[in-house]
Amino acid sequence: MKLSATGKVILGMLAAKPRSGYEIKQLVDSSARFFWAASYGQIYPELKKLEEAGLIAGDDSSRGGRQRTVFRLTSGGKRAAREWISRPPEVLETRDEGLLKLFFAGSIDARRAAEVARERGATSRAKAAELRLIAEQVEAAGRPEGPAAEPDAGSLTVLRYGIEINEWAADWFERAAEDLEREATGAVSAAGGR
Amino acid sequence: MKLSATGKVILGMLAAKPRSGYEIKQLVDSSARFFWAASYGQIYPELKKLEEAGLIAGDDSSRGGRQRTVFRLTSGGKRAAREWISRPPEVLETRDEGLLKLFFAGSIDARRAAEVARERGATSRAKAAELRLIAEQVEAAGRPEGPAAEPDAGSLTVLRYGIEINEWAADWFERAAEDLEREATGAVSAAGGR
DNA sequence: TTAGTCATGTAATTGGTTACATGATTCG
DNA sequence: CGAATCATGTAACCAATTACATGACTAA
Repeated sequence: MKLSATGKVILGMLAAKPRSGYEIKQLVDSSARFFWAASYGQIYPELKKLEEAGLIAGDDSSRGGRQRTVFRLTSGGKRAAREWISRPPEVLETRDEGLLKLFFAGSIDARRAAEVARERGATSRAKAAELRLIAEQVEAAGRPEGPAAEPDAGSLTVLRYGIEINEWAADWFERAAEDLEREATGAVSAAGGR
Repeated sequence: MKLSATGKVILGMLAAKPRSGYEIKQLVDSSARFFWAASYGQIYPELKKLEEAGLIAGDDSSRGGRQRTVFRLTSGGKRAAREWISRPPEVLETRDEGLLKLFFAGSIDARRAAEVARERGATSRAKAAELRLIAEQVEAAGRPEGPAAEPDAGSLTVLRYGIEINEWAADWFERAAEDLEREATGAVSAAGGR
């Protein structure tokens, strides 16, 4: 069975423990959203499909009149998850509007090129700060359980990656902006040097 | 008028000079594809829409029996392009399957976590090499025109970004893999320090 | 009591890829 | 002459967001 993008994140989320669709969405929004988004419009239909395929099973967990279904991996689902994780990664896509603007800045409005780079740097800086906040919350939530709990090792790892790569990108764009400013003001330009 | 993702890349590509749909696709595939993809199935219909909206105009440029239409920005199109580039960037999305696997590796198959990180590092390393090749081609193609030509300053800038960030990511994942290996083999683990 | 959050779901629309279909020209 | 490349386009399908719709429970 071929897993869809949303199918992959659902199987992964259920590997640690059973959860409802709502919980999956919360977890995706904190920590995974920055590299693998999913909306309710994808999650609920996909839960049904995965159940039909026998990879997950739903158990009713309504409290009072409030309906709730928690899903868990079946043995087939566990197998599918292990199978998926052992295959080499395939999807790696980016849509980066700031980079696109920088790409064209020279031909559309050369005087703004440095500004465009600076803005893109600010975007990365802000993203890093946002992820740092989330990471702190995850760390704080994990600590009370004490050692050996290791609440979300993977979650913290990818959050750190997100923080560090965004800081790196912010620095890069700031340097690029400085270069562009120097070119624009004085400087003979032309000469190949970056 | 609201520009679609493909509309943005088309306006940008035409800002430097008039081009056919086919040429736009070639240019996207070299240099822009790694952060802003576009397929024929998007490009040709979008060219029609942009023409209807008065942002671009097509001139017949068929040679012999081979049909060809080159499009250029109208004054409205130039305005739209400048307007777009001066707005703060919005879209910044990533789909990173290797990171997603690393995220879940601990709960799905802890023994493979290091391997997963190593594979993701290799992916970035390969991507960097691929972009380096393209950058060399772009540099070589630009040189004969001599100085003052500056064939694709923006293109080289974003390619360098792509190369450097992928090298950075490759290093990061390799370090992460080493940490995970150390944790897996000996080590008391638990203790928070990375 | 009302705002917030828990909880599930669908419909409309948009965005995008892949595959298909067609045909001319050019270069080895 | 055959393969590669130039060149344009459509149809089927899949992916995904947004907005909408509904309702219960909880804490201020």
